[in-house]
Amino acid sequence: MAVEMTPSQALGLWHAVSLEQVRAESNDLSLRQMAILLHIYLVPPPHTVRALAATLGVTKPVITRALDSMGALGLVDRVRDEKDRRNVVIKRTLKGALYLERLGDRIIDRGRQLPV
Amino acid sequence: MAVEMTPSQALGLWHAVSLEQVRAESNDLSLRQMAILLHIYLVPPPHTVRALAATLGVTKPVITRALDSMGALGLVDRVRDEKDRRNVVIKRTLKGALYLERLGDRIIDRGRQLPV
DNA sequence: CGAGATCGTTACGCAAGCGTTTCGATCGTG
DNA sequence: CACGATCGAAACGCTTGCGTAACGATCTCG
Repeated sequence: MAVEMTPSQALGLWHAVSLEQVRAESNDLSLRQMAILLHIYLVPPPHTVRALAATLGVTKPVITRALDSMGALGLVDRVRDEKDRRNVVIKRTLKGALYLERLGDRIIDRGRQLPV
Repeated sequence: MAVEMTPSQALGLWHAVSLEQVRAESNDLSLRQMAILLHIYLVPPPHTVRALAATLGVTKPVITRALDSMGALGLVDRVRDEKDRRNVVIKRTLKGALYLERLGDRIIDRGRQLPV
């Protein structure tokens, strides 16, 4: 069963969640960082820099920098691939999982509160 | 009737829309800018810099700068309030409405394609 | 074994956003 | 009419992210 919304509900949902996200989390991930984080946690591993860059349609340094900053926040981790030591495998963390769990809760809450 | 979602659907929706937004729009609004834009278009006017700052929980220069950059993109407009010339009233534009219409379409489409 | 391809990272110069502080313009009120 | 309050914007120094172009490390394969 898919999620059905009217245009007003769709934008209202985005509005309410964005607003609460801005107010609640001071660390303010960019849209790109958010897309990367969600991709890492929702798509089956393994994840590499190159594959993420291709998926997002951006250059590799963008991914490297995003992993730098999100790694500093403890949201993701990097491990060298021992099978092919050129690769870096991106790992999930407990903190990252909790961060996305909070986001998911906000989306569900706000969705529930939307008018018809 | 509210919008009901499972945790997996909520994050899946955010993931799919963020990903498509990154790939489609090169101009990459920040989360704050997006929240401001949605607020201007979804909440009844008038909107002022000060009120927006209070709503978002940020300082006034943040709003000024966001309006600068989104104004340069044609997504919003600024008009001096003739009743109280200290105020600036933020106006919607056709381009901004179309931008959000595209976003709304993406949200609806991705919501529809979500698995159970 | 060695030349070329591929991996992620780093270096570089630049643009954009931040928070704090200050500013000019305008209003309200005594 | 003048003084204090309030509005949004500008100035300042700083941090972060960008795209392009390189780089060292590692793998592949003739």
